[in-house]
Amino acid sequence: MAAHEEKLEEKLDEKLEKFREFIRRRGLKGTRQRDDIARWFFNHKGHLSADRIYRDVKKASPGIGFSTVYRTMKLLCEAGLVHERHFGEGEALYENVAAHHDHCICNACGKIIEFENPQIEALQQVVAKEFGFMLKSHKMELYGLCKSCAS
Amino acid sequence: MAAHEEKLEEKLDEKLEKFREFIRRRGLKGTRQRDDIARWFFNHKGHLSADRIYRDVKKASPGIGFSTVYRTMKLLCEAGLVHERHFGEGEALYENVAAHHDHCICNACGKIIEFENPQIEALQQVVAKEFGFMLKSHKMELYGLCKSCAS
DNA sequence: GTGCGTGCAAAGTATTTGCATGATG
DNA sequence: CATCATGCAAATACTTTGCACGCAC
Repeated sequence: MAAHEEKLEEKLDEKLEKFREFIRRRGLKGTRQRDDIARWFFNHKGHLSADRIYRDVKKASPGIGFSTVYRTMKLLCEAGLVHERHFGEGEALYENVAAHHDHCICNACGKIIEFENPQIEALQQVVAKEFGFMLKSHKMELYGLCKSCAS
Repeated sequence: MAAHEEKLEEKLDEKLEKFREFIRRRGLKGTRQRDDIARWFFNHKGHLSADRIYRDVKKASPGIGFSTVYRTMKLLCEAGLVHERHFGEGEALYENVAAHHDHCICNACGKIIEFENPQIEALQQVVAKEFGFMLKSHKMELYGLCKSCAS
């Protein structure tokens, strides 16, 4: 097994354990479905819709229901392991929490580029301070055409 | 009539005229409903939901239907006179296009503060350039607690 | 065993669309 | 008078909820 795969594997188990701990702490119950959804999700990068998660997890775990996907994703968000995103007006997309970042979204092909910019983050704090606003989180999305679509 | 009211009135007529011109140019038809919705909307500041618009316009113009509100708001957006916003996950909010600005949204009371920051805008261009991304528009929302809710 | 979790179907939101009728250019 | 617009109801897309049954603790 290559080094980076080993690392991914570790990360997966670590996250899964965090989720299980969260469940325990809340006095909830561990179930096969919760594990299946969480494990599948932790293994996938990117911005994934409830429908995509449902269809994929269903392959390995046929009896699964849509509601369980939504309910589990909500738990994962509350556990701080997943972010729910709402780009544009469509459905919610879920994303593994990693380092904080913002998004560039291509209007033509839908491609999503992640970035972070500490200078912008610092300026956001400045803006918030101006209004006596206690900043908790933010959303920044740049819309336009990606390299391939622009040319 | 005070000077600022006169100015608002002018602005209203100017916008209404722009909308009518847009309608004409598209080969569409001017109707009482389109005028009623547009006039009501141009007279209101802030971030307004389709439902709010519907209920308020209905008072003056009883027969109006929900679909007409949605259809007209879409036209106003296409005419470049109105912006459709999607904060969080709820319904769309419509806003008169004025100078460009971004938003601070209070998680507790829902208050929306508008701001603009040229330095951030400049940095967004820098970020976009890094990815060969042709920036068309952006969305920046700061979430947290407003002055009153934080104290 | 008790209570939480599940899948299903039904309900709930927010928005869009088909259609017969009515108004506009 | 041909078209486009309207209002209504039904359809849609996404998400949540009620309920009877089953499984985890």
